[in-house]
Amino acid sequence: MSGPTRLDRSFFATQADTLAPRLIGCVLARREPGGRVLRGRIVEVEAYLGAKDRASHAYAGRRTPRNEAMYMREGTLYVYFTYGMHHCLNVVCAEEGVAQAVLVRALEAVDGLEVMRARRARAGRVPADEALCRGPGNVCKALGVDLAQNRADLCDGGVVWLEAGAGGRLGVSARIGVSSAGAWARRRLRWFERENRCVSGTGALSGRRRRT
DNA sequence: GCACCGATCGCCT
DNA sequence: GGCGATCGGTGCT
Repeated sequence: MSGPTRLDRSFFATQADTLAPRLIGCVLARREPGGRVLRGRIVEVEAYLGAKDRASHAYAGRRTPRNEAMYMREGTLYVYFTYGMHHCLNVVCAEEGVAQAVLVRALEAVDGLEVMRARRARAGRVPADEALCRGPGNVCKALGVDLAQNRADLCDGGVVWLEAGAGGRLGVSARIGVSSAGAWARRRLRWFERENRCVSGTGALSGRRRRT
């Protein structure tokens, strides 16, 4: 049988709020320096709509070395460092010159759990499997993704890529941690797989709490 | 130059 | 449920 289908450039050539729900159920793969491949099913994402989106790093056309990846062609990886200690991983979409991206907030670990457990262990305590990649900072930590992978190509590169997959029932909500973004803070630009225990804390709650 | 604050996390109460 | 840790990016003085 054939291997997993790698998502190609055309998959990413669309608006962030269209791409985001389509990414639920797809698999994020990361090849380690040693050759081993780690995999996780995407279960939670957020769309960032660029220049018009007050919560986006590219709001009002901001363009700096830090967010340059957002302006690169669709299918580029955008990794940034925040809160002095966390990395966050985004999939750039739309088209070159248009700064839109989807933040990957949580994964359901599929391959390489031992490596993820080792990376996430703290003071001898290892998180439960469903918490290995729960939260954007933890996704990067578990996969060993940092600024070295910023601007990598997901379509042609061999380090990080995406594979096709199907998601379960979707939940939608406002994005997390963007309360100061005015009206944009209230827009429902976060998608997650309902009743999946790997969805991040706040998300799992609002997801379970939200009816229908 | 410098002050402010963030697309967070985990521990503490 | 609340808050401290911790530091680079950004924008203003």
